[in-house]
Amino acid sequence: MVDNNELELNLGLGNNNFGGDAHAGQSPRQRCPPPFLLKTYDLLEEGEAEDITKIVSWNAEGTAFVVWSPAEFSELTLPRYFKHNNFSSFIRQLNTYGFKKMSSKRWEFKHEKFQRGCRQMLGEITRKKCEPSVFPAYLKSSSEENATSSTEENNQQLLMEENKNLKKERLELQMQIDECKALEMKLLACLSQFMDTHQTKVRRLC
Amino acid sequence: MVDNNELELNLGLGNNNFGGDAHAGQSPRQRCPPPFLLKTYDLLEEGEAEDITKIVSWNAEGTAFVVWSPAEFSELTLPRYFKHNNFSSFIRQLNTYGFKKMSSKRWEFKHEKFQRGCRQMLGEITRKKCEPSVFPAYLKSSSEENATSSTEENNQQLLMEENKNLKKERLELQMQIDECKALEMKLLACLSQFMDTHQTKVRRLC
DNA sequence: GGGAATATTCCC
DNA sequence: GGGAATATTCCC
Repeated sequence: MVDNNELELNLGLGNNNFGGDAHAGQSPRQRCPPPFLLKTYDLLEEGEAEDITKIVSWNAEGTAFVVWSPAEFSELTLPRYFKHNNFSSFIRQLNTYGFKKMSSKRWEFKHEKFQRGCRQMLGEITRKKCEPSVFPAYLKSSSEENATSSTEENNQQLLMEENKNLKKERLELQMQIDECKALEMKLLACLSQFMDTHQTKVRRLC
Repeated sequence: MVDNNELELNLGLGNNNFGGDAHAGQSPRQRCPPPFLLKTYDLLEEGEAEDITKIVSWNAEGTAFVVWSPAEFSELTLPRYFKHNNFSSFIRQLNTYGFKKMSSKRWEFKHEKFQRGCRQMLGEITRKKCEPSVFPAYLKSSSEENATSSTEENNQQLLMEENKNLKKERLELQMQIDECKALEMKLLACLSQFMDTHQTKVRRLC
C-alpha cells in the first residue's frame, strides 16, 4: 500500500533542493538540480537497462527524449518516480522548466541543457519565474534602466524602513519583557514575605 | 504499485477546487471546501466505521481531533488520503488552515469550523494568505542577465535576511512575553489563594 | 503553453 | 509555526 512512497524515497536521491538556496547571487552552475529534472533524467537512463525504451527513451542523437506510449508511461512509469500518474502534470513541469515540444506528431521534448550523458548539465536549467503581475508589461517599455533602478531604490527604502521599525519594535518588546520580569520578582518577593509574616504570626498565635 | 494513486483518485471525491474560484468577492459559505479539509474530515468519519479510532479520532465532544498514534497515522492513514506519509507535512497543512494545537501533551488539533457532524461548515475555513511582504518575490533573484550592480543586489539580499531574522526574533519575544504573562497570572492566583487560606487560618486561631 | 490555486517539502 | 521553494492540479 505504501510502496509508492517508499519507492519515491529511494529514488529521490536524498538531495533535492527545496527551500533554501544557499547560492544567493552566485553562479547557478554548481547548484543541485531540482528533483524533477533528476528524476526525469534517471528515468531515461534506467529505462535503457530496464527495457522500457518502447515506452520512453532518448531520441537517436540523445538531444531530446520521446514518450512513445503516453498511456503506459502514465500508468507505469510516472508513479514510480512522481507522486501522480497524470501525463498532463508531467507536461506542465516540462513547460515550467522550459522544455519545447519538437513535433506535433509525437511526444518529443527538448531542452538545450537536457541531453544524454550530461547529468551534470541539469544544474544549469532554471525554473521559469512567474512574472509578477504587479507591473503590467506595457509599463516596462522604454527607459528600463531608470525604471528598474528607481523601483529598486524604492524597494530598498521600504525594506530599510521596515527594518528600522522592526528594530524599534524589538526594543519595545524587550522592555516589556524586562518589566514583566521585574514584576515577577516583586510578586515572588511579596509571596515569600507574606509566607514569612504569616508563619511568624501563626506561630505567635499558637 | 499504483494502488496509492488509484485510491487517491477514488477517495478524492472528484470535486476539489483547484484553480478558478468562481466566487470572487462573494460570501464564502457556498464554496467547495479545499481537498485537504474534506479528506481530513472524511478520514475521521470513516475512521469510526473502520475502527482506526485508536490511531486518530474526534475528541469526546467532537470539537477537535486527536492523533493518538502519529507513527501508525503516518504510515497507514496518511498515504490512503494524501500523496505522502509525512506527519510534518500534515501538520504544515493544519497550520496553513489555521488549526491550533490544543495541548503539548498530545496531538490534538482544533479549528472553530472543523467539528464532528458539520461537514458543511468546512467551506467557511480559509487558507491563510501568505502576507504579500513589502518585498515581492520577483525582485529576489530574477534577471541575472541584467547584471545590475551586484553590490546593490547583495545589499538587498542582506537587508531581506536581516528583516526575516528580525521578524523571527519578534515572534520569539512575543512568545516570551506570553509566557511571562501566564506566569504572572499564576503567581497572582497563588498569592490570592494563599491570602485567603491564611486569613481563615488566622481567624480560626484567634 | 502558461496562470494561479492548493499540496508537499525543506528550512529557520 | 510559518516562509518560501518545488510539485501537482485545474482552468483558460
